[in-house]
Formats: sequence, structure tokens, C-alpha cells
Amino acid sequence: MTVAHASRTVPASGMAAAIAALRANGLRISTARRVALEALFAADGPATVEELAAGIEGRLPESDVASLYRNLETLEQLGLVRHLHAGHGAGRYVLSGQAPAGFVACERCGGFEPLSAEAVAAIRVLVAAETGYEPGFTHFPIVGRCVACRELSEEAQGHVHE
Amino acid sequence: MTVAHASRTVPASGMAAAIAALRANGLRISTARRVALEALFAADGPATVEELAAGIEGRLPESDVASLYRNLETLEQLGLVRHLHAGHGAGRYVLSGQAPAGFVACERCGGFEPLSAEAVAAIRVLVAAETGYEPGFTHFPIVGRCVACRELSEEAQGHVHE
DNA sequence: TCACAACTGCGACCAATCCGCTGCTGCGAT
DNA sequence: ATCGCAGCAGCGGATTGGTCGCAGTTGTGA
Repeated sequence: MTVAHASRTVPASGMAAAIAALRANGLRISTARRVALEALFAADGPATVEELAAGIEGRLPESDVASLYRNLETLEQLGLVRHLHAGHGAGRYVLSGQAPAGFVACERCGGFEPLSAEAVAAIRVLVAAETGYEPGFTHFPIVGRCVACRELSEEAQGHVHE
Repeated sequence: MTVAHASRTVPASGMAAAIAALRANGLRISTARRVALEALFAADGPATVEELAAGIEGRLPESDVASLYRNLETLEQLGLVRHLHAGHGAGRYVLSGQAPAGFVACERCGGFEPLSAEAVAAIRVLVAAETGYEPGFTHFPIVGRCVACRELSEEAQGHVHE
């Protein structure tokens, strides 16, 4: 397949680079791995294994969850993928090329917002100065309430499962 | 049982206050609840349900986990207890009277460090200014690496289960 | 000391993740 | 082309953290 038109929604170069990285490490380009990468490229932001395994709303073939977990781990070891845990529930996987310096996650609706490198650096300095700890914010984002959910929880003091 | 000497490691007043709070809300002072409270008072910092159920290293009677979860939830609704999720693994419960404004947790060794109210406020402002999100840091602490674990992971780039 | 709702403790159940095994397949070597 | 085989996929089952339903027990006000 020759690339006739260089630009697409998903830069073909990303996929090619990922495959090259696999090959460079002596790993096979199996169908399951290709599908996993396609799902990651097609996903809109950090996606759960469930979403990826279902083929991103049925637009891609389904995958076996156990194999998917293994392949995501492999891709993570190559530095192609990162995963994060935001609040309760399933972990989420992103292509590291598409991930920002950090995330804030809403503990209520599960939404995400990127965090700039500057903000992350500033917070890191604050935390390190007080405790010596060095936070990452990529693997474990900051968790809070987004604007919409904050308003909701103020008018109705309802308990969401925590 | 009369209190001969007023001061102990665990302030008896804390226990009495907790029991009073239960009673004030029309809740029963059952054995299981008393044991749960004792375990929380005896615990050194945020403890897992497993630790609490085991009676804090066998120093207290064992508890049923399901009942313990229910009682911890009850105590949490009264504002006596808080729970937090630091990194992977089980959640942890603390008496809210013994909990600081926020926590930093080490994702590697599971250690904790308190975060001052000032630091929490400063970070909250930073995050809110950039994203509109309002983080708490009590339910989901900041996760990072403590000094010791950072040194370990620098000399040997070993992968801990993530 | 009685009566009964609140509570306990057991076992089944659930979601997220990982593990072991067997059979298939990508890929370098013929 | 095609062969051989380590690497991999896909299945089922195990594990961990947490919840639910239910039958039996127990605080507590009357």
C-alpha cells in the first residue's frame, strides 16, 4: 500500500513508526497487535481495555481482553503506550505520542482534561519541597470534580458510588 | 470501666465521641462497630480493610469484611471516617480527625506523607485556573515516588508491577 | 424482659486484571 | 515457495477488591 495522500485523521506515520519499533525490538507484527494499535489510534483520548477490545464502538474487529492486556503492556515497555488510573474503575490506555504532560480527571463523570507541562512542573516543585515525593501525573492523574459535576453536586447533595 | 488515668496512646475521648455520634444518629453500638472503631484508632495511619479486618496484626478480634465495609461506610457518612485510594491496590480508611488536608502516596512502596493545607490550597488554585477542575487530595491523593523509592528505581531500572 | 428493626456474618456474586496452557502463525532460514 | 519453531493468540480459570442478599442474632426503647 503506497501512501497517495500524505495526511489522514490518523497520521499513517504513527502506525508505521509503531510497527518499526516492534520490529526493531525483535517482536512480531501479529494481527492482534496491529488491531490494538489501530484501536489506540482510532480512540479519542485515553480508552479503557473494554472499549479497545470492543473495537472502538464496533468500527474495528474485536480483541481478546487477555491478549490485549499483554500487548498493551508490551507496547508500554517500548514507550509507545502509557496507561493511567483516574478515579474508580478501569484503567485507560493512550498512545504516548498523543498524551499531554499530565491529566486531571473528574471522579464523578470520568472526564479528562490535559494539564500543561508548566502546571505539572509547578505542582511537582511544591510537592517535592514539602514532602520529597516526586509526583508524575501521567500514571496517576490529579482527581477532582469538573465544573459541570461540581454544580450538580452542589444543588443536589446526591451520593455517587465512591 | 472507669478511666483511672486520663491519657493513653489513643485518646479515649475520640472513641467516646464516635460512639456519641453513632447514638446521636439513632445507630446502634454493636460489637462489630466498636471493634471497627478500635481498629481505626489502633491503626498507624490509613489502613486497608484487610488490615482492619485482621484486627491490626492480631492485636484485636477479627472482623467480617462485608460488615466492616458497611460499617466504614456508615462511619464515613457520619464524617468520622474517610477513605482514600493511593495507587494500585486496596483502598485505605482513616479517622477523619487523624487525617491531614491531603496526602502524597508512593506508588512503589505504598508509603504516605501528609500534605499541608497551604500546599493543597496552592495546587488547587493552579489546577482550577488551568482546567476548572477542583481537586480534593483526600479521596484521591497525589501519587508519586518517595525519596527512597526514587533512588532505588534510578540505580536499578527494574519494573515493579504497575 | 419483650419485641422488633437494625445489624451481623456467611456465601454468592461482580468487575478488572492476570496467568497457564495449547494450538496457531509470522518470519528468518532453507 | 515452504518449512520450522519461538513467539503469540485465544480460551478458561484464578485472583483481588469490593458488594449484595438473606437468615439468624442482638441492641434498645417500651
